[in-house]
Amino acid sequence: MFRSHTCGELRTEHIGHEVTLAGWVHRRRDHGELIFLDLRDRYGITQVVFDSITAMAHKVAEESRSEYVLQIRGRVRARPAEAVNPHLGTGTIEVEALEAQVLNPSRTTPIYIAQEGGEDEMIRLKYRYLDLRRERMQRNLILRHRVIKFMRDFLDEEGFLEIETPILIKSTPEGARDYLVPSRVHPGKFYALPQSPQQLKQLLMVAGYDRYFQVARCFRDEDLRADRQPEFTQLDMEMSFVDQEDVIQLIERLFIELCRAVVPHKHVPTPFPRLTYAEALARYGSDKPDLRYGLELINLSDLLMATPFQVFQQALANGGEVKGLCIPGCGSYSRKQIDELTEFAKIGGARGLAWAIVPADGGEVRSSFGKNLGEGEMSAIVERMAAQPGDLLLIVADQPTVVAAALDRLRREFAQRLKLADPNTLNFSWVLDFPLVEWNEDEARWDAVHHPFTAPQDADMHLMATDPGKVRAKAYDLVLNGYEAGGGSIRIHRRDVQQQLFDLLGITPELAQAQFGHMLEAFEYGAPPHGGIAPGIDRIVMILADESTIREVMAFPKTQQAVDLMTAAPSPVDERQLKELHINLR
RNA sequence: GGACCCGUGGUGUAGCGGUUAACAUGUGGCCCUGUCAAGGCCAAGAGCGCGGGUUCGAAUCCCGUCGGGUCCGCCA
Repeated sequence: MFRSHTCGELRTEHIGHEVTLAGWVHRRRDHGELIFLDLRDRYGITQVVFDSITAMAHKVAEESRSEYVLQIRGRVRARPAEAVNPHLGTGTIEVEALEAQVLNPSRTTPIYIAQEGGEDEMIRLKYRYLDLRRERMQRNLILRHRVIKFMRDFLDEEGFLEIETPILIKSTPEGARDYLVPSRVHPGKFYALPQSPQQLKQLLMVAGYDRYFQVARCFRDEDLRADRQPEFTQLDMEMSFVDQEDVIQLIERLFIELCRAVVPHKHVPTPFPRLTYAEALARYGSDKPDLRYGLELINLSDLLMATPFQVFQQALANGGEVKGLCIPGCGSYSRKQIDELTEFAKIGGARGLAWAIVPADGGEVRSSFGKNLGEGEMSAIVERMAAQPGDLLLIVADQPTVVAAALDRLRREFAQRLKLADPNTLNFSWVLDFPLVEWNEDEARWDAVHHPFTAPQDADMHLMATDPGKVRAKAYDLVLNGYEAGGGSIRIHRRDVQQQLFDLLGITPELAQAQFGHMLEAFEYGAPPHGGIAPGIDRIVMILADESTIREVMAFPKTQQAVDLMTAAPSPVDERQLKELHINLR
């Protein structure tokens, strides 16, 4: 044994004990004849004192530098009252070194472990094994472990079985771009890495494993974002003989209890608020609204049906809408600031931004468009938006999707600027009644919004043939503080309904057979009604950890170009490897 | 594919047409028995991501390129 205790373990009760510690030199305070070393491991920090009387040990301390790995035998003693360190768990004691040896020296590290952050993320990722020594990353990875452990224990208690599914699976052109793995044995053929174990978990339902889950690694070859990595982890789940409400109830209990266990200082409003997809878009411009604050979109369309203002009039005439946000207390914004907001809205697709200011001193409303309005329209707008003196009104007129995108951006921007979102609230919510399909302009066809196995709502079945865009799906998203934290659905278990949907999606029987033949066949052998959900573990842990990127809760993440800076993956391979795989590079 | 931001000793920053390229921290040496971001003294360490251009003169301006980030597209 290299150690008798960890560096976070010793307390007053250990005083007088002889102990052996091993760890890294966190900091060194060299007073000449007396040297203090903070020895660190992942459990904590213990102060070790080297007196020159114990000459051999003292010499080791003298030669040691940051991040040297040391083993120290010593005696635990109380610190003098004035030398107690309240910031350390071990702060009431110290270890008087009797014997010490360097297990391994360290070069000067490119990042300083004892001091948090500040440096370019590039350097942290290149030397991730050093970055991971730091408290922040340890805290995040420990939290992640606790979250996953809680999920496993909870679902085990609920009768779920964790079943592994293959990583090498069949590629299907639906959805995200697949990562492909060439087959050596079958020239010209490829496996795909799973975007999620979707089909496999449904087949497990057919197989009678009526409560399945998996902490599943998923792969999507799409461009990265702060909350998107090419490989990520989902709590993949599926249940038989359930409806939407059963899934929702179970997940709600899971997250309420999880948060109580791992982040007890956070406030979780319950029950989780529920919004329909249509309502979420109408009120917040997003299907994943942050409900920690209001700042809702206000519809002005009906007030302006007869407006002489061309921009509004045309938008309404073309089936669009006019909506706005009332930003409290921002009436003092300058033209330059408003111009910047306009540019910001344009990123969201808006062609422009109409603004109005209700002066704080109660004077006339100033605006970019007031002179174009008809009689009484401005006062109607101010009244509808409940604008108070000192408020800024921002208005977008366009097609509903554009209005929603632009105002959603502005809503989130102002929530940040005005600090409207309480960082210690976890606002889980459900967004329900997603459309089953949406019209794809480019390809001129209907696409599945969720995936092609999602069941339509019974009440909307009659619209399948006549007005498919209006059919709602038995699909639901779990939203947390403005992030999509998970999505799921009740699946189609009847062959005839599946056929109807394939017809709608333009998937011919031949194509269906080639791509999903195994699924269709399986469903002919007694598929139970089933459904599930897949919460995104990285995103949820990110939010629980108060981080703003999922890289901070992953041990070895990739850059925006999907590169691992530490190992330099991806990398070229030997000609011989390519040859074995029957691959010629173009 | 596109927009924007960033790139200066090991690390973090300053410098924004003429500086011996500044500061902090870390690093090396010396001194120091109660520190915990220990302290004091001394020293070394970058030619400014890379390549071109403009200029008498470029870290500073321009063009390109590489790398990192945020976002749009994309993500059933």
